[in-house]
Amino acid sequence: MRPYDERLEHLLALAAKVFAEAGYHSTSMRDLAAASGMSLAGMYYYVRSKEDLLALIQERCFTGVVDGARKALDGHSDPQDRLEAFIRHHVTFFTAHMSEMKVLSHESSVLSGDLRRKVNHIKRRYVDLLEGLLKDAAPDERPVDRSAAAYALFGMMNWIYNWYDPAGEIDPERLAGLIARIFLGGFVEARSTVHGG
Amino acid sequence: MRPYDERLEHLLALAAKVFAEAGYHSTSMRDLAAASGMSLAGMYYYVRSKEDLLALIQERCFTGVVDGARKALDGHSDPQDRLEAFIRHHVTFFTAHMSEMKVLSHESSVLSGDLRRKVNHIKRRYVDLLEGLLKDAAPDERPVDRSAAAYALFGMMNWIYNWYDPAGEIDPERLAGLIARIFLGGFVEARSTVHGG
DNA sequence: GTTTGATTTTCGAACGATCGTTCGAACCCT
DNA sequence: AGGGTTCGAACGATCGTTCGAAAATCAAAC
Repeated sequence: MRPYDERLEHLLALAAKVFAEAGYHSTSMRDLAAASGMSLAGMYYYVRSKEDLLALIQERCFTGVVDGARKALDGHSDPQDRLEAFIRHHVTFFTAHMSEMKVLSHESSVLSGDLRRKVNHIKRRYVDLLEGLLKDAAPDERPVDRSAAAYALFGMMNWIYNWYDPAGEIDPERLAGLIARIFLGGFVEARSTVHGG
Repeated sequence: MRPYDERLEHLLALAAKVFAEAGYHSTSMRDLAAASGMSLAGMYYYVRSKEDLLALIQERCFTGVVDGARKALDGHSDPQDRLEAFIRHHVTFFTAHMSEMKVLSHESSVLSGDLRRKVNHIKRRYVDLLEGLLKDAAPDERPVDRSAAAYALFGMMNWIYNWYDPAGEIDPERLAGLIARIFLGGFVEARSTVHGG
């Protein structure tokens, strides 16, 4: 069953690219057929529906983010180091999987029913992961501020698809470092270490 | 011509609300007709097309943001104060006009041709305004970092529509203060004033 | 190595639904 | 009467999806 999996993978990757460029709703199944070389009806052998196609992209990508983040935290015990590792991983993953992450970020309200519930469950786990890191790195902050700060950080990182050009002047590692510096310097270090250290 | 303007205003406000809730592409002109009480054909007396309707919403909202930002900067001369005033204005304006700002942020790639060009021109002016503020507030930063930091800040602020609940625990002013603190503390103060001041 | 038959994979053609938009007649107000 | 305003009805286009048949693939039998 190897050819089947390869073709599905190819279809998902290509659909993510087209969705990222044109938007989910503006992309027709006929567009995807033309871009992938398959026929219109042929795609329905691999995918139950257009919505299912979007869900598969989001689910696989989001799972990859969560797993990657968990691995990135390994080996770091200092709360601030762990938070920085989380940020660096998210940003570099984002820039390395721009199409999928744009589809995940920008088309998050499209799914409905069980497909939506499935993706939202992964999202909750990911948000909880960050909030846990923040609780350790900024224990003196009010919970409501920590929660808002978490979303502010996600905003900085997920907005990337609106402006970042991988072929531009700033490379992913530098961007990740900049965002980490802004957030750590502005939210964490400012309160916990007044005198430096 | 008073009733005409009032009805157009009402249509735009309502369309912004429906677009914000359901998305531009998922909203049909029939949906807007049903929600506004007008007939399907009747709306075309006020608006040339669905795309024109979206452009009107974005244009008016964006113009309001730019004008408001200019006014908010008045009276502040210190670069850091000016940057903070810009942030506070953007965030409070965003939370006060959530529907329009969500439509502006989330449906920014929908327009094409002249309508797109028109909105993009306002956007450029607004981005330039922030980059100017950053140049004064963080003159020692490399331009590429300043530019990326500007987009990171816009990310923090424009992501709001994805999570902020106006009826929730954190009020707009506190959120604005938090974001200002994160950005100023992380990007500006960390380099320019080592010893505080 | 060729034939056979079952299974997997592809696709042309069409379905019903919904979309944005238009048009001409009706309506309302002065 | 006459211009500003509304709307029912319909247009052509495009959408996601389905269906049954053709094509390709593969394993076993000869």
